[in-house]
Amino acid sequence: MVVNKKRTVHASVKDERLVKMRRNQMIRGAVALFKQKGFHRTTTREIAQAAGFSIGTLYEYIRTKEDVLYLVCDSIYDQVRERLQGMDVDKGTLESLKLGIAHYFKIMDEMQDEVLVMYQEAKSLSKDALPYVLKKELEMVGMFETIIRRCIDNGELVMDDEHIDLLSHNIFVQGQMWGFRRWALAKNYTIDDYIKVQTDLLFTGIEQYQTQL
Amino acid sequence: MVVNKKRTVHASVKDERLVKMRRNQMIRGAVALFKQKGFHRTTTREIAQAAGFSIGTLYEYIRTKEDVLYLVCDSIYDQVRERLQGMDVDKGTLESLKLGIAHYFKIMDEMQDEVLVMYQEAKSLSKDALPYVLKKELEMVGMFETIIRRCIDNGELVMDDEHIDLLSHNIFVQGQMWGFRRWALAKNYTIDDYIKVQTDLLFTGIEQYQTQL
Amino acid sequence: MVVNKKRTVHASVKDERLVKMRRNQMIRGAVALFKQKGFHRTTTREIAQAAGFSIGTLYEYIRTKEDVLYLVCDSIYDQVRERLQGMDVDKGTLESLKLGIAHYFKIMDEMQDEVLVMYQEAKSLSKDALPYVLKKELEMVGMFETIIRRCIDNGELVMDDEHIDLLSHNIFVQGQMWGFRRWALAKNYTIDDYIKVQTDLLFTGIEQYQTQL
Amino acid sequence: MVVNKKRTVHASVKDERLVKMRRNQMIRGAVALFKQKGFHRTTTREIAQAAGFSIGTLYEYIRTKEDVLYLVCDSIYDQVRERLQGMDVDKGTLESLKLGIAHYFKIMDEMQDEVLVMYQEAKSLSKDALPYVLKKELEMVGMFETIIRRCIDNGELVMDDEHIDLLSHNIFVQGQMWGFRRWALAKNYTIDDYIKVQTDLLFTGIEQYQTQL
DNA sequence: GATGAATGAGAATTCATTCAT
DNA sequence: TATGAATGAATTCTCATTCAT
Repeated sequence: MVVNKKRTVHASVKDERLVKMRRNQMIRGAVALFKQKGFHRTTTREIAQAAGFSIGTLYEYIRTKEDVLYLVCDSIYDQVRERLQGMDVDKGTLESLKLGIAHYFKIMDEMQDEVLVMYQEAKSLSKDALPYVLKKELEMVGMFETIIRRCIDNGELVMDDEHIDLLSHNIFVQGQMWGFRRWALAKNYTIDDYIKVQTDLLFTGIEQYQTQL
Repeated sequence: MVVNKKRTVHASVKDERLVKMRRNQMIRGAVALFKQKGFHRTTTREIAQAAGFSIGTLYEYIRTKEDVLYLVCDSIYDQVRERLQGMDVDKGTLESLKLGIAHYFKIMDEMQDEVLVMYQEAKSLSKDALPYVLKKELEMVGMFETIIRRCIDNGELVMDDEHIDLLSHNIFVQGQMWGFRRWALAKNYTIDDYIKVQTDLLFTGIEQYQTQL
Repeated sequence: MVVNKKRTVHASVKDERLVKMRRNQMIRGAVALFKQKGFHRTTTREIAQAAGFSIGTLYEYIRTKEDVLYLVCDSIYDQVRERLQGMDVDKGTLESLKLGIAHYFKIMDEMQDEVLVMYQEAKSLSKDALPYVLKKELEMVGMFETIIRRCIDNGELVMDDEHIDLLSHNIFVQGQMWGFRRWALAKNYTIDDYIKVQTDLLFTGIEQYQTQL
Repeated sequence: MVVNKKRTVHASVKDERLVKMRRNQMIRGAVALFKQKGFHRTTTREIAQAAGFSIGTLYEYIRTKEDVLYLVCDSIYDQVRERLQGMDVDKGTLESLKLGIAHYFKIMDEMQDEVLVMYQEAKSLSKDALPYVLKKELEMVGMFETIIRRCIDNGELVMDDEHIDLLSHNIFVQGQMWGFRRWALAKNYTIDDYIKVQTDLLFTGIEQYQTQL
């Protein structure tokens, strides 16, 4: 899998360890604020404060406010991907696909704040930064595609490219959907319900609910 | 069906016909701008200019910038819902459900600008206005639910409430998805491809693609 | 004489009369401030305040702080040039050249604040604006050149181009010198002394002070 | 001749040799930067970097940014004065005056960067430091005065104090003028042309170009 | 002596909103 | 009703200076 070359954000501070640490503080603070008020309504001073340092220090580690957003999105994707590694991609059984979906949905549930932020604010990234983030998304979609293709290789499924591709997207979006439509879903489902029902629909298809009149 | 009581936006001008006309100009201009630069990066002056009148006049028809966003979202939902009326909700066959989905996806395709705007900017609505918009969304989800329930009433399907509800949400989200993931989907699908493949997956379910080893 | 095409500074306000008036207020205030603290140490808020309006209003009439500097320089040159029109350029006698010099030096004396500002701050203009100002300077140098050439046409002088050119520059610089070396000159000379002695040196030349040993 | 008592700039570092060395590095870097962007647009970090050490170290050798400007101006004057020492001040002939002027103009040509910086930025010195620099300027003007007076003592010239004083200033300013009006002069003159024509005008005077009609 | 991370006052600029005409 | 000039709070970003290591 081709790995996305990192888009670097300029820091005035040289100590790499320090940069990493400060940026983590920054990201943690920013996620909380972005979730609460959105990127545009959050000020750089608030970000600095939430991160626990001064506005001047903030700007030692980034160049523009948008850099914060990029770092946040980048970090979230990395976290999601990292956690997704636990998934067994190679088994090649429908069961393992189900498990993968469940695993992914759980992650989306646990990282709901982050996912929501990234989901809603990524569009504010500049034309410059957006592609990096979108590429990461495609990589994640690709993980589901890989699982599905393993099933096909294994003789468990027969499916053409278009269906594979869209199915992967659907799974990916349904994971995010648990975050961005929580306002509507959380009334009726726990995450486990959601996983169960969503998996049912995904695997069984409407026609299976057909009655023979 | 409980109809959403309209949340009114205050206008200084009395002539209702005039208010409606001016607001339509405003909405048209705003949609174009919001799509291009987002709500936050669009200024009230730009909205006024795009609408064809002065900033002073703009404020004769709204109270705050957020009112414009509300009017935009409100109007988009109304348009979508209006166009959705053509759907035959009562037939109660799987075929009519398929047609309904296709119809809805087509609308989403034709109104992609508006849908994208509403989809990305609605979150900027105040806690005050958001519920009105969300309620409209639920109404639209409800339309699919209705169609599905007709099928059940008709003996074409057997499905419990949870599955019905989530299926409706899925259909709704997949319609929006054609708008907000266009960057990834448009490379591989026309809207007709999208409708076909999406319908396949929705109706058939993964297990139908299973081979008997 | 080729006239410099005006470099325009953008104003949001449309009423041209108002723009002219507000800019004059602005220029008056800015000259005083620039003289006292220089361009860089003067803030836009101070300029607005000195002009008698708010910072927001200031920015209705300019786009950047540098625009103020340009307007100031531009205006000063225009004033100098306008006042210089009174000079009789066409007479073509050495006497009229003397009168022209005296006239110019007097103007430099009366406009000492403005001249100093323009003289010291013009270099802060962007690469974009500087040429316009420099061109105006050359126009003024050209006025002296014209006077001198009239004398030559008139048969009062014989002088080649290089000498004419540099003589014009010298006169021009000596006028400014009364402004920018006031700290050294004002101790020993009134403006009338300055005119007299400077004219002596210019017309007579060192060698005329030679004694025949 | 009364010598200017040095205004000292505080250094935390004790080793005088080191202080001198570091400050020379600093001045060299600063002159280049000031020429390019002016004093105000140059940051202390840039100065430190250009000097080859850290911002912290910079502040071991100065107290404020303005100290750098003072050191720069001071150093430039010292250099000019030192190079001017080669001039034969005592000969007391018009020829030696001419040579002195040519020598001075050549120095101004060779040190054009430095002269321009000092010329344009000296005004940014505080009320505190400015007098020291101005005094140095007067000393240099005084060198020309001395030469002229020698000529008078020698019986080569007859001239009163006012004329002597202003003539010295004129010579001094014309030297600087080669630097600050280079944009206009360099098109038509080499430094040698400039020396020749300027000397002609200075010695001969306009009236000598008079024709007998 | 040297370093460079931290600081926060200060600066330019924007823009939603008002209100007199 | 329509206009658009005026306002100033709010925002991003910079940079001289300090001080712990």
